[in-house]
Amino acid sequence: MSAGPDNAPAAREATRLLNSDLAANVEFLAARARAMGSAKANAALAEFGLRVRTYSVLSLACQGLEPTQRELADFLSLDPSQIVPLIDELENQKLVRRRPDPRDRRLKVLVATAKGEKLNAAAASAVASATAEALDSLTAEESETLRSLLWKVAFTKEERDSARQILEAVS
Amino acid sequence: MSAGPDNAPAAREATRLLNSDLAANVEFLAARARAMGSAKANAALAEFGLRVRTYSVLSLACQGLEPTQRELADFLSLDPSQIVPLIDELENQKLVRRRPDPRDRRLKVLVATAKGEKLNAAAASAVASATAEALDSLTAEESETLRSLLWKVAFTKEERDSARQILEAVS
DNA sequence: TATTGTTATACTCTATAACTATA
DNA sequence: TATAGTTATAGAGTATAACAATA
Repeated sequence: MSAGPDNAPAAREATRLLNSDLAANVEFLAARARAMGSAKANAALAEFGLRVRTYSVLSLACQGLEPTQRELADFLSLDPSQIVPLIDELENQKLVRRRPDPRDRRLKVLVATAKGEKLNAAAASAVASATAEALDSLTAEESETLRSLLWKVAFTKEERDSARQILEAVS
Repeated sequence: MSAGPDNAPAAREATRLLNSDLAANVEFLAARARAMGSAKANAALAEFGLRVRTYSVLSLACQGLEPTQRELADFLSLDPSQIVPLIDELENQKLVRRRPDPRDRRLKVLVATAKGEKLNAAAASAVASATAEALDSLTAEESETLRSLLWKVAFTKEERDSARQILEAVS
């Protein structure tokens, strides 16, 4: 508690707050890391007229999986009502198309147009660069460790098992 | 591509989207992990009348560091104008107090009240439980690894070095 | 002239409820 | 009756610009 009067200039060096309980909090660190990362990603996507949200939807539309809007909502942890304007935006730009499912006329599956596929490829490359930049404090091995740990946190065991089974069934 | 018509029931198992490029994206995983974590944290904080944002400010006020509003903004990656209503909210509940700095009358440092200290201790415990729950797919060692990797990503090398120097100067 | 805290404003994100059309 | 997509709405988060007081 010997915080002498001398070390309190105008800015006071906000970094001294790094020595706080909060700075040791995993959730705080994750929030801050994500804020930095998504700012970089959004900046990289701006030149393509995309944001993280719309890019995520476009990317999923470009996998040949033909997801329904409900699936997109579940997977992106969004409410179904939030998906609607995101798809509207992409559809207005002719990047994706809602295709009614004749077997269940309630369903609309999302498919990418050729234009959408092309833009997605370019955007994916820009996102990869932005991610690499955001992780430049980490070695390649550390980045991979981070990815696998986040994978475990982001999905329940049931979800991970289910995804693995689906993958095995396809191959 | 042998996605037979049989495996497409109503819900279509959104987990099949886990086999997508997006699901391998670190930023997407971080966003999803954080969404799950902050939902849990906000739920845990609700009984104390706090949210992640206000808890973060209260927590920093309870460290005896007497941060200025500008420091809080820098550290929490918020605009100074966003800090104002957060402190207003805490001050209205008598949890913190803005104290003018007589040496520079532009500055207002944030100090916690006794009531604030007490609430913070209880809230910190609830947040720790919520975090443990969010990370329950990880071993203790993995959690610690995740924390140290996020630490490196969340702060620049300069910030980490600066914080270390300040810590050493105090001891 | 620069900085701190503040007000104002707008846009995005998040969450909820209710409606429609299909099943 | 249950589900998919949609509309509407409100609150929280994010970002910017401009202002008064002070340095």
